[in-house]
Amino acid sequence: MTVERRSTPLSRSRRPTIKDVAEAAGVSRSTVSRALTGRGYAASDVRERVLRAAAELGYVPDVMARTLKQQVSRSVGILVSDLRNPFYAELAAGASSEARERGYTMVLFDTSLSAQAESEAAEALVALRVAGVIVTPNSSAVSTYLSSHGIPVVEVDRQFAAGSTDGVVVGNRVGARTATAHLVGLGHRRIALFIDETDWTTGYERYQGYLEALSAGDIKVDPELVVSSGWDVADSRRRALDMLRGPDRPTAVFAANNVLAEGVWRAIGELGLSVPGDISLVAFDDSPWMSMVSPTVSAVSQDTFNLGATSVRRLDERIERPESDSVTTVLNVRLVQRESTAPPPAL
Amino acid sequence: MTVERRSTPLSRSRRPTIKDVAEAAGVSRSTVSRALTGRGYAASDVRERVLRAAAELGYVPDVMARTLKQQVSRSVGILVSDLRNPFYAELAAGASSEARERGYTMVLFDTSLSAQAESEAAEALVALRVAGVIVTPNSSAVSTYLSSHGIPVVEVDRQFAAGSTDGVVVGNRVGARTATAHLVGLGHRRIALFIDETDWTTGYERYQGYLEALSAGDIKVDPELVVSSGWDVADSRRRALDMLRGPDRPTAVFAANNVLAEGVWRAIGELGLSVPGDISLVAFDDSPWMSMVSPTVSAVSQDTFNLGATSVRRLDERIERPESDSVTTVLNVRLVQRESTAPPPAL
DNA sequence: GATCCGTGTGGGAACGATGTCACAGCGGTG
DNA sequence: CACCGCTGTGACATCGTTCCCACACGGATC
Repeated sequence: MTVERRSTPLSRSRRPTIKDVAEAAGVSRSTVSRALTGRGYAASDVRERVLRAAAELGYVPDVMARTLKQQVSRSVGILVSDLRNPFYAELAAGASSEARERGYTMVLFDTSLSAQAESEAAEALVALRVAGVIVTPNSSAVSTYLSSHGIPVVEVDRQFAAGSTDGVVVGNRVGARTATAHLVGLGHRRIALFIDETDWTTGYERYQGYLEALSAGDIKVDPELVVSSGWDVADSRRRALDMLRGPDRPTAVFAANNVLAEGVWRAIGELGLSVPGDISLVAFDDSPWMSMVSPTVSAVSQDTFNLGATSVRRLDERIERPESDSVTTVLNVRLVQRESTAPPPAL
Repeated sequence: MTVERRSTPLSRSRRPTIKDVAEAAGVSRSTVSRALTGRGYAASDVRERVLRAAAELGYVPDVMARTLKQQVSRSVGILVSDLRNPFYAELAAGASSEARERGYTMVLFDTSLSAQAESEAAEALVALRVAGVIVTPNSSAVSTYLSSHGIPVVEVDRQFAAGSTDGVVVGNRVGARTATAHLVGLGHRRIALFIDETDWTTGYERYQGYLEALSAGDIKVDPELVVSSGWDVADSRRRALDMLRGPDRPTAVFAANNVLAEGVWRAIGELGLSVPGDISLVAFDDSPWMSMVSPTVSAVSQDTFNLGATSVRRLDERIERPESDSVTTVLNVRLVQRESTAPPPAL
């Protein structure tokens, strides 16, 4: 299981500091600082001498010391709920890409849906003196705490502190309404909703969109068909098995995120139901597997990568102009129609 | 697209420092430091007074200043190739979990397979004075550079600097051999290999495993059947379409990672081939979709989360004992047999 | 009563970088 | 020649924390 190899001692005595560069170039520390940062005077021959000395020594300025002196850092924090969920992974990827472009380093925390992990992470970010934080929040606690320490926050995907902090979200209500209306338009009247929660903005809005579409189709809401499922695939699968085994099962399901959709999909497969013959399925949040299975699954697609990138852009603007009015950016979504929806089976 | 909301000024004058706490508690800075860190003497009543003052002020120690003074940080860096790939996302999730447990914060870079991004990230990590770095390397450059700056490195998933740095990998050769042997055992003789590269340890080992299994089955290697595909799904799909459209197509495909498997799967679907009737498929690296599609896809499963967690553990040990011999840890893999493999079609 | 120990506290020097300030040349101008 | 502005440089304080050192106190030992 474990293979021994030879070791390297690599006992580098000490990392070179600005003082070492100064001595090597025969100038003072101040001059080195000016030559390297480009702020202030430095004769061109001196500058060159300094640059050469720095390169030879492999000098890399100490961010800790610089930040301590300047009292501003070029790091941002990002708190996501669950990196194993492709949604958050792609969000983080988008944030990372934009952060790199803007010269920020990114400190990442996977809070694993634990409130304790979340507040520990928040405190660590304060300690790190980050310039700002992106968060997919589980409560308003993090935003409030960070704001009280003067750290700009952008809430992404869902919002708890709308009004006092910036937010970047998608058109949840419109997306959910469109998806549900699509099912209504096909003739479905018993449309189940699988949703994780309805208290946060995301779940609430998607729930509202669902209700609006039903109401527009003159369909009375059946509370039995609204399933407030848990967080993971297993839970969602179990709930779906229960519901779909019943005698008067729905003719269509709208799953409010990719995890719930996966649970429902697995349950449908286990029960041997045919899609869309027996049951139609639409998901919120397109995932790669939805275009790989057969039949392919219709979904409300959100540009998750862009969601992450946009939130970093927003954060950067906020850092530049701390006093400006807070803004909530809403990214549009679109329904990708695939093969999983059809009119309900004839009675 | 953008909604204006009211703003909050939140003009906090200044972050409280240890000096503020000291004044509030009526003691010296030294005493506050001792009381809060627990290093050195502090009378219990004084300690309590200090803790209360710190809590009241919302004091959070400045990691920058602490690190500058102590010359060791509690941050580790992680460099991954592509966060959008579930493999790297899960790897990062495992690393994050273990890092949190051990009291490290994690600075993440998505290098997007760009050599330039990779070296920029490496320099940023040196500047940040991280305690160590986890990397899924693309060359030996990063490991060499970081090591030359005295920063411990753990190479994960693949290894370029075996012998001089620690590594955590999976049993690539055994896994590939097992998967291929499974196909051979079913009677296949024309078995294609889709692989991204064969120069790095990962690709090389998987290729060797494939060759070994063929050789054990007395099958001559047909170079036409070994496809060195690119990085993304689109490329792999194109190459698969080319190969599977041909007259003497293989009866089985071994795809050496999840991305390539996705491309092959999509191509098979587009060509209307039946799995495993016309063609069998095995993948290296199990992905969620492989158990959701129909038929489900057999795969060599690696515990990717654990791969990330293990690499952080290894890094922590290395940080604790910098001079010990370097170690390569090999995690075992297992073949998950599903529905995508069967004997070849009769002639 | 001098010395020593253990406990507890404060002063002050670092850590590495930045940036203000003073000042030294130098050529030009009144 | 005194003064000015400009270019270029170095000394030094500073950021917030830690930690070494000095020292003070009370009680025990010689």
